[in-house]
Amino acid sequence: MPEQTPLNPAQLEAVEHPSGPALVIAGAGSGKTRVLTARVAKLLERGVRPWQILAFTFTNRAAREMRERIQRNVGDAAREVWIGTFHATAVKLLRREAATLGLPPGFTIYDREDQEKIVREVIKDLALPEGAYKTGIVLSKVSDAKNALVTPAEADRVAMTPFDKNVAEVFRRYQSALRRAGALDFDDLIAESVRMFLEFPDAGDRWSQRFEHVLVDEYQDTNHAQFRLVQALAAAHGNLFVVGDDDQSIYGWRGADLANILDFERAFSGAVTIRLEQNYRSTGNILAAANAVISNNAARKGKTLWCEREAGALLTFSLAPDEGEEAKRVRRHLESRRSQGRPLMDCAVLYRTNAQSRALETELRHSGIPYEIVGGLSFYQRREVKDLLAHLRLIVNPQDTVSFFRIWNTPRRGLGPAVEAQVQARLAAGVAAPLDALRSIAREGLLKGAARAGAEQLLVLFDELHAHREERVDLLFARLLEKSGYLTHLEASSESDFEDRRANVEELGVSAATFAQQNGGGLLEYLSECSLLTDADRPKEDTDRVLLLTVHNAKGLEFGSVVIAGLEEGLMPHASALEDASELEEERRLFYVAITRARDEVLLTAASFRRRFDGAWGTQVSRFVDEIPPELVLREEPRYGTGTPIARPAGRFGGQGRSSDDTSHARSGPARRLSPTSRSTKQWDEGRGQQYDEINDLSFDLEDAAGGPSHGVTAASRSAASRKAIGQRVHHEKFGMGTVMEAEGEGPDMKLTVRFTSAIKKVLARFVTGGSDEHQS
DNA sequence: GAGCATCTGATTTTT
DNA sequence: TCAGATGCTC
Repeated sequence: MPEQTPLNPAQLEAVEHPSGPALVIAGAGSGKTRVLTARVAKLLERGVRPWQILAFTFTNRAAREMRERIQRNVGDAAREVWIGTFHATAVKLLRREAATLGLPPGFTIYDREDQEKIVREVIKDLALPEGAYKTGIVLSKVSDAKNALVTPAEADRVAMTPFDKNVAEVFRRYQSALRRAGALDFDDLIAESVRMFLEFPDAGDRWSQRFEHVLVDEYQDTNHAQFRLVQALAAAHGNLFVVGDDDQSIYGWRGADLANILDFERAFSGAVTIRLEQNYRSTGNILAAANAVISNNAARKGKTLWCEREAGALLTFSLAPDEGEEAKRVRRHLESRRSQGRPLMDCAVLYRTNAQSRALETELRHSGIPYEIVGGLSFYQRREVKDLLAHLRLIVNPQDTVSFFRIWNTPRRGLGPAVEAQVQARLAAGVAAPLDALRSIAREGLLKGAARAGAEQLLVLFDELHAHREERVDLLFARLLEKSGYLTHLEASSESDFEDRRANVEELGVSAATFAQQNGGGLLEYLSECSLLTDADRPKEDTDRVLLLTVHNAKGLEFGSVVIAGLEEGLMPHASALEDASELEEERRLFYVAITRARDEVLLTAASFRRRFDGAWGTQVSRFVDEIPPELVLREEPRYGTGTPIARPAGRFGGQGRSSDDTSHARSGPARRLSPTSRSTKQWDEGRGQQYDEINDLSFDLEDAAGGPSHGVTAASRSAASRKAIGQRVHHEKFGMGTVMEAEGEGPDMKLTVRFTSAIKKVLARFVTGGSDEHQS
């Protein structure tokens, strides 16, 4: 929303809100960033000092943008306003209060990979069966606990099952391993900040009095720990100004608690609620589509966005035979925009999962359309980058065992499991730093051969680095490269990808230099920044290119033209959300967020057939597409092989027969499904190409076919026998009831992929007993 | 201990 | 598909 146009009455009310708690329900495109920045400017105008204002954003990018906009309004004062993500702000607090909390001042921030290493070790130590205790699942339980401010002891107390008991024990050991390593994970950053307020009221009061005004953006995505932090910070004055949109809450999986926004008035008495419902972004049709979709959700405060813009173009829906053709359809869309002289920069392709970017990338690279992927494998997660950062971390925090064991034998120094056992023994005996342990082992002459020289080399390297730890970070980095021989090691150990990796090392050097220039070059600050920044936050090239990104990553952005790809049951909504009404609503919000990113144009695409890492699947069009009123959507019927899409009005197929308030499908799974006994299935056998029209039709024909267990993917291209098995309910002695998703082979040796309530498993047919065969009904 | 071959499991999203 | 883990051999 342009800065010059006057604020509308609601916006003005928010900006000028005098004091006390305020909740601004800000619909998509309603100018909420403008309200936030104008509010900060207003506070400064009223005489509030910049350092008395604290604003939380959801991403670093949003923080940067907010600061820039405030700077444009009020100039340099903006620099002293605290603006940052919850995590970045927590780090600032914790670095200052490390002594209070008993944390090492140079504490390391562990990322997912570091966390996994520790959890794997703990699971091994406890001799838990690895199959049942997967690091990912255990870590997410630990994360849930921390986000809810549950300690290991409390987790143990409330554990009802042996599994939960064991997880609590892993949690306990994991936590003490972190502390021994002088490390915090992401969730700890928030939890420890809250702990400061709870256990050290003096320090807490200091901070809550310092910030006279607390502002929170994207409030709908705060979790319990963040809520408690905000609450504590606002305790002294109650000047809490939060902006959010319950319809855009898409981080439930990360502990975001919708109750925070839904119950705001109850949590902060005297709170004023202001609604921003005028949308300045999208055309009427786009907005109508978004409104219609989101109205199917029950858990919402309820609001209807309106706009003054023209109706604009219809949304387009295009069903392609497979993901390759889908990518081609996207490419054609981009090319046509380009030929109209419109910049690619104004386009984005949104998808649910990062894996979907591959087909798109292949196609775009092939046809020379410049693109940029936001997110995905982060720069900071690359092996060579992490290796080098591990060196730097170890300088700041000698207790950091994960970093130590990551690099102690990189380059090769003859140090392996045998010496590791000795080091671990000393760590267990109370030596804090692994380097010190290694030093004493070496001094006592306990090493021989390659290990002896290698250990010496390592110790010399770190003596040198440690002696220069006050050096500007880019100079220290150069020293590290020179003395460690890391590049030589990289060249020797990598193959064709050496050039890429070397380029990444160089880029890291550049980032250190940039940081030194802008922020003074402190090593600790640089490392914090590296831990907290994500790929999406790194500076972008200034070339004209289309953005490829997940819907989650697109939050807060807007584009003239938005493509939403992979609109299939099982993908969006994602398979993991099909059996839970509230998760399904989150998927719907995700789709809502996606649509509302668009100003002028929306292209929706899906593929009838999609290859995945474990095979290929027939798909159904996402229910969300049908939730858009048919008169707003132009449905293309591409004729496979002929190239030219034929557009025809939506009314002819699809859309009819399901009223928008019919939410039954949300609970009982997709209403329409492919039945192996129907005429349509035959088409799957006969190849996808020629039969495409029928396939296209059938996904709408079966509108009211038998309801059944919900599962996103119901048909696969397989032999007659296995096809018959697909969709059947079966019982497994250990896993219970499940639905066959895929089958391979014949007879008792037939391999089944079954979705059980707990997980998706591959089992042999002879280990299951058939449930009712719904397809006979 | 290093290097190679083979296997296995990936939650979907991210600070 | 692919990266990381595991296992085997020198």
